[in-house]
Amino acid sequence: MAYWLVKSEPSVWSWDQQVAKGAKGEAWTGVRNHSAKLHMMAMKKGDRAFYYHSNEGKEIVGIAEIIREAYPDPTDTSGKFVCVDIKADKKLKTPVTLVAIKAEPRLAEMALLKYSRLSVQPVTAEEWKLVCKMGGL
DNA sequence: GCCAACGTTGGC
DNA sequence: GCCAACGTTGGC
Repeated sequence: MAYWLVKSEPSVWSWDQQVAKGAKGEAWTGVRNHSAKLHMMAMKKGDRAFYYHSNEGKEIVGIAEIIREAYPDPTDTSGKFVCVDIKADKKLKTPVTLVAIKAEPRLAEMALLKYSRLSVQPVTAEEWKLVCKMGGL
């Protein structure tokens, strides 16, 4: 299983809204970046993704599960981009803030720090374990 | 095909 | 609200 991180501005689409969708999940649309697209196309059903709130909060709040693999993004008229469906899995007991990630030397290589603008990113197994631990899981 | 200009994202 | 990083666009 692979691990990922997806970003969302809570004012646009928050973790709580994702939770409200339940097991049915929600299409993760609107990604218009080719690097992010490639990551989404590499996602497999059952993969997990950290759910990060950008701008507001600036913290990883929960874990989502990929429930449908990449398909054409219905909101993209050019037909070039894809989306996946994800559902909320677990909420972290303690959100892991950007500050905390920066303060942890073992997370210095995280894509979140190196490519801060990328909205869909891969996460290594080591990073995954550590962030889960920091989040109280 | 190069590169300057511009737009967008996101941390501060 | 500012600015750095980076992707995209468009002129040549």
